[in-house]
Amino acid sequence: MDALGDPTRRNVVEILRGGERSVGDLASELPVSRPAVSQHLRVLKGAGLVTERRDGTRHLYAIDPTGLTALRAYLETFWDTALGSFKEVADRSVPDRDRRTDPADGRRKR
Amino acid sequence: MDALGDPTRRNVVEILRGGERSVGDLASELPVSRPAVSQHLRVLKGAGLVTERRDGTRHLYAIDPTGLTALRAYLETFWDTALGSFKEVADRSVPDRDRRTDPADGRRKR
DNA sequence: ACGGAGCGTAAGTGATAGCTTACCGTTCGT
DNA sequence: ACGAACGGTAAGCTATCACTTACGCTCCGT
Repeated sequence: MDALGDPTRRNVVEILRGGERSVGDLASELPVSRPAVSQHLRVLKGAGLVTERRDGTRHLYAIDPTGLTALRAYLETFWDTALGSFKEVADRSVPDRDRRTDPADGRRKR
Repeated sequence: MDALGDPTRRNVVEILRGGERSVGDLASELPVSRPAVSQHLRVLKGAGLVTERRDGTRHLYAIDPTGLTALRAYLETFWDTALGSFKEVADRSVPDRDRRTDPADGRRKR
């Protein structure tokens, strides 16, 4: 979660959603230098969010499901333990004028 | 997601899993001062992760489902769009069905 | 009305984190 | 084997951020 706290790092992961990319390829699509991307990739790799694969001199990175499952599992615990306390305040937690890009569905199947 | 990038802030949210708490109450369980907690709560509130409720002079904070649903929805998109590119990596974890969209992927531009 | 409890805000400080340039190792083509 | 492409690492700088103390406001009890 620390790893995704940085906007640039989230950007990298977003790009990787389209498939694996090389370091220079990523850097060309980002407003930072290539070494910066390298450093971010190291953090992401350490967090289990991306995987590395070598092809000649090129290092290809892709999204690693491991970190995503961990993140998803972490959030899942909130739905289990914290949801109980929502009931207490659920009836008055409505006042929220801070409308943003909220799908407002709130009721999704699992 | 930026809001959860800070360990202290995650700590606050963790505590709030047990139900709503006052600011001083939170500060007493954390290794930081009360104003620090206030500032963190402002960020969390701005991110739609906590709600505020006043009871006399006390400000009670609780987890806001809004931010959690948004976060969960965000991760959900990865399971939809990025899963397809896992290809040969997918077998490592994640119980999912085979996605064989592998048209030679030609990432070999030179 | 007065004093205290409970919080938010302002101002200032120190540390961390992200970015850059420079350098070096590795791999492939010719 | 030589040179270029590709990328990780080191060192250094800057800005952001989390924290602290000091102060002011609001609400309640007496």
